[in-house]
Amino acid sequence: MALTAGDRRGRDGIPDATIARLPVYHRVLTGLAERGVATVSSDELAEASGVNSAKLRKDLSLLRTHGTRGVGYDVEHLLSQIGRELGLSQEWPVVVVGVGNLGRALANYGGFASRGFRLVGLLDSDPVRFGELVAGVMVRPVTDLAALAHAEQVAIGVIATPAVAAQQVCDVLVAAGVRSILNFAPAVLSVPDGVDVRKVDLASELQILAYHEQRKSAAGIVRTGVSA
Amino acid sequence: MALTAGDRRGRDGIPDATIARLPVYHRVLTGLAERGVATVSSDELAEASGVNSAKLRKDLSLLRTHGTRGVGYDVEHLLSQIGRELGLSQEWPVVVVGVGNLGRALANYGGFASRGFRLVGLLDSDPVRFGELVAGVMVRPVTDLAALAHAEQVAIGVIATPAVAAQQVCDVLVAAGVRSILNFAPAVLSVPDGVDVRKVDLASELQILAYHEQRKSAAGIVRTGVSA
DNA sequence: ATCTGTGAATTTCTTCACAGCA
DNA sequence: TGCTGTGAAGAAATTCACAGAT
Repeated sequence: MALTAGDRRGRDGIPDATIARLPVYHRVLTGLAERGVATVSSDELAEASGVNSAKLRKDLSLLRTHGTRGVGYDVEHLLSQIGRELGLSQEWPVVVVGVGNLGRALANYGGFASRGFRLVGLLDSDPVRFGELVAGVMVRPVTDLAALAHAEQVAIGVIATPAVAAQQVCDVLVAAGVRSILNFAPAVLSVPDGVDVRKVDLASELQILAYHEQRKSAAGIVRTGVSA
Repeated sequence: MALTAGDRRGRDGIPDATIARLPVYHRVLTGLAERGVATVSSDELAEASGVNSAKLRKDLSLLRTHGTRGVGYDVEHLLSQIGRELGLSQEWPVVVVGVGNLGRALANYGGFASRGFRLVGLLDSDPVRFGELVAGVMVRPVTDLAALAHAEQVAIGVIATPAVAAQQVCDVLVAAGVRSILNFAPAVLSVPDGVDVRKVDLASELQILAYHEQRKSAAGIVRTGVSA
């Protein structure tokens, strides 16, 4: 889990665990396509994605994909199927709230503009930053958030503010109709039903690593690692 | 998950899913302690942590904690038990490789220094950055990485480089004895057994949100959201 | 009366293992 | 023969529901 758990009905049947892996497959396939690879077997793709090949095949079968027995999967075709499933065929307007180092890093993140996401707003509460251009987008006062979110039909809001501001920003986003939120602030957000929140939490990740590190040191034991 | 799956033996029995939630409990409890709250019930703590209370109780019982029936848990005691379990009682030397906006954001991240983690190195491949002070730490050439990791007994390496450099940096970290890696680069890392990798992947998170967003738009349906 | 601790039921996810198509 | 697709088995995680402590 980056780490979001919650209840999630069967939808049309694609499990969360599978959805969470699709972006990885998509990225690996993109790399293969760029290198001109035409077909790939489940073993190869699974290896490159760091998963078990039976799991990969099961994941793909849930997308009603079809490989060719004895051959493998068509890279381009698989790419477009996964892309469509993930909703990458349309463009999602995104706002980033909080233009500190993290907000800047996110705004400048290449994969952002590249695939399906368009940064339509950068907001901050510090007047010093108003008007500044970051990744070609002008920083606006966070008080413009509601209007902007409505005007641009923002689908996804990214919270990169300090923890204390996070819930408040979240509330404004939700009130403005944003139903998908990516939260980088170390705070638990509460939202109404129908709103999805995913969190990215540096401190948690470090602490989880520290736990395992401690176990490793504890008894000079050789153990099996986790690969991501 | 954030998102790391892999095989993980029972250790002394604490499941991964539980470990991944401990940092959240720890953070919430820290907030309660600061506000002078002495005891907390499983319902309250679960609510504030965004989890089901039975799950919380089960998680805590795995730590051999003990609450008082009819009352709840002692906040301070629970904090120290979770902290100890997570290995926060000792200090973990951390290096960050890649001093772009993301690396800076990580270096300046408050929770870094505050709880159990000490930034002992910032490395980059761009000579322009050498010598620069970030969060009080001088940026050094990435070629110093191996020596530094050895000298400082680095436990955790954070990769905040572009994707193309990630595997190479990872290899150096591993060769230098680092067995816990937090990877922010959009790349699948391969590591030997005994090395833990956790990944934080912005593009994946956005794509997962896009998937759900698409489902929501598809059929104007009211559904249950995910809370983090 | 309240709230913990936990067996048992349930659901979700993973892995195995192999039938069957190319 | 090589590799996919999947039923069935297995493992892990979640949730229920309630006995029992305070």
